[in-house]
Amino acid sequence: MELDRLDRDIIGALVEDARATYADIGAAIGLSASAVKRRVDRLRESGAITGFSARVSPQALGWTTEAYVELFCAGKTKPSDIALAVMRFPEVVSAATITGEADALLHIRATDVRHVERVIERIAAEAFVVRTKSAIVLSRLVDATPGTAVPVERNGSANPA
Amino acid sequence: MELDRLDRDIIGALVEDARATYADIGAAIGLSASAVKRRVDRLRESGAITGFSARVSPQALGWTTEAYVELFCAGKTKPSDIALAVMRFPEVVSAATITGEADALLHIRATDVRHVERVIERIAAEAFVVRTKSAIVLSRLVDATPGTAVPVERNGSANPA
DNA sequence: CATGAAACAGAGCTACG
DNA sequence: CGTAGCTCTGTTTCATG
Repeated sequence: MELDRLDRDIIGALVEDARATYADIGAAIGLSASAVKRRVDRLRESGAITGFSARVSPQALGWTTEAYVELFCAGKTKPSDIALAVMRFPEVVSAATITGEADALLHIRATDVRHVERVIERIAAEAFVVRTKSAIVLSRLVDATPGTAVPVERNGSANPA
Repeated sequence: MELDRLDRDIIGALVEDARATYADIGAAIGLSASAVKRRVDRLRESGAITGFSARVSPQALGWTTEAYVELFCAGKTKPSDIALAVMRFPEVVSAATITGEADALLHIRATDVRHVERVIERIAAEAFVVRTKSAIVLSRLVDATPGTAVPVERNGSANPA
């Protein structure tokens, strides 16, 4: 799909404020409200915009600690096996298979260090996991994420407060 | 600040769809539209909700490749030095200082592997960087991020298409 | 083919009870 | 917190370059 400058400007405006009115966005980029709506509808159908979301503060919700965990897995573990296993933990906010020594890298959000430890313990207990190597986040320097990831009760098990 | 179940349900609804109407959210959790608006206003003032943002597909915008880069820095490099340096790269979507051998971990989004390489080269050229260790993402397994991070033209230098 | 203007319906917002 | 009222926005239709 083809995106021109106006489409990019509209996306930029909506990333900044998803509740901005079509009229305001139009005024900012030089387009009428209906034209903006048409383009937004098109951007949604094409998959460029997948939805709209609230930006929440993990700290305010009690998720004050984060960690990155490298996973070293058994011989021929399938990525889908890893996915299925880590998906069950709401604390796993992001996971990906990577190049290098480790097989996968997980990003974990938890209420405190004890909580991180418990989650890692349970993940390490998975059959295919040979060993883990974790790094606790000391301070966040950059977070370009529009809506910072926060654990969600996918199986009704996560709630700090 | 104190958050009850209704507040959490409202946040959950807004993370799923930031453009949901107050009436719809109210109907889902058993509250009137005005009551929902009052709570949302309160959640914004308290800082639990920091804003609303469009969820965009990095792929659709041309950001098809991602990598994690560990930074090993000189003796007494300050976290703020690292922050200032990596902030200048729109491709650095997230950065944090961490425990362990490495000093910091960066999450990079780029258009292709060549692009990743160029960014790492430029970061490695920073005075305080001793060496880097990077891992290209092979496949993303989990992404709980409501609005997936996408490089933004913070200094007018980033645009894949 | 996309845009802008107009018209209707529906949501946001602000009292007040 | 819910209800009622006014205002503004979302949405569709239509005509135009």
